[in-house]
Amino acid sequence: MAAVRSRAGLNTIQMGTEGQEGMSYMQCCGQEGVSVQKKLGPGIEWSADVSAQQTNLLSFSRSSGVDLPYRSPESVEMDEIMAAMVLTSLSCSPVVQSPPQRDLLPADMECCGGELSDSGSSGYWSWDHGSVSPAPSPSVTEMDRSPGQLTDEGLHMELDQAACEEPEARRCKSLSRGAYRCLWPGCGKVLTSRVGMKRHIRILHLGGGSEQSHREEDFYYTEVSSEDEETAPPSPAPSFSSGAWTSCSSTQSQSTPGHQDAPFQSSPLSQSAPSSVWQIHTEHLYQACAPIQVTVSPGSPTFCSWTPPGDVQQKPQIPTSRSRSVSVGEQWLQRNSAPTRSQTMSASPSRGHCSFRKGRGEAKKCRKVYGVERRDQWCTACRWKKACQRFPD
DNA sequence: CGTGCCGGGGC
DNA sequence: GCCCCGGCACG
Repeated sequence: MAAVRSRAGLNTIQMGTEGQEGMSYMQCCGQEGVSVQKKLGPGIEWSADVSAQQTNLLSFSRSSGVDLPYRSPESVEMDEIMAAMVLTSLSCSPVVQSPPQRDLLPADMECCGGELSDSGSSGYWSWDHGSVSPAPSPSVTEMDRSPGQLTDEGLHMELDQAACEEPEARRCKSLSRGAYRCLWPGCGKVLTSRVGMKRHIRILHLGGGSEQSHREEDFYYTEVSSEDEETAPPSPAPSFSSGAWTSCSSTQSQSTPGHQDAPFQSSPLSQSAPSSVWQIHTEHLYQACAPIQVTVSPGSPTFCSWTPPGDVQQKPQIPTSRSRSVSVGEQWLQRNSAPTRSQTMSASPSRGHCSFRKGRGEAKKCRKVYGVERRDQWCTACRWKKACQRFPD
């Protein structure tokens, strides 16, 4: 318990310092975080590095008196060697450069917070975190990521993130898809988007957005393969923004209970926040139009494979608000079309009886498809001059 | 003007 | 509930 808590606290600091993108790993196995720390990088003892650098910020979280491995001179050498290898174009040693950056906590948080809304896939992960916290306890906001207020959810997120980076934690069903790991010594941050990682490196490690260092970011991160790349695509609801946790969290957690939930429930710290986090994610799934959804840039990598009718439509999906007795074909059309639009457009939660009319969709309706002369083949809604159910926008 | 569909009404 | 239609907004 003590060891776990201490390490979790350290990790939380790391997360709070560098942004919330790590959130995407919150579902990983948290119970393995103890052994993770030394294996993170390709031969680099990141945890030791991070711990040493953050000691000043973390004195409270280390109150349990757990000894953290001090950074040996060999590891410093390793860092430098690795830096030299990876960063062939860099002249100054990042090992020297990194520690002061830890002290820039407010600035870092600010920049990371600024990334919340404009980044791509990493952005909405961050948003998830932001939307998650206030619900269980409305007073919990971004301030909680400051080192003085560590919450349990923060502990878990980072703990799980660390666990996911461990090779043997692959069996954990993480939310990660394509992931990018920061190779900067002492960092090891993993983000889900390349853009986010570049920005992370540029801002945190390269010290600002100088154009000169623009291309160098590529040297500081590596792509981390994740087996979830295969599991994510067949999501029956390829919504662009929420698809990530729609496919991974809701669908899988409900169908295979105890698989992903195990980390939360088994961990001694998971009593309050993570479970509610989980619940909220699930709840948002039941709202076809979650207002927290951030519109994802069209170019962001989405893993929504549009599946033709009757292909992978077996899992009972969330009932839409407009539930009627519709045919199977209409149902899959609703699932494939309606959620995508409503979520990416972040519709108001109280849609339905608002007087706004949706813009005319480009989808063909029963009238166009069948013609007026075959009106009996229209869906009932079209026959009644209601919103078409067979070909929703 | 054709179309989609909301709101309302009849049964 | 089902069914229809006036009327409006949109393209």
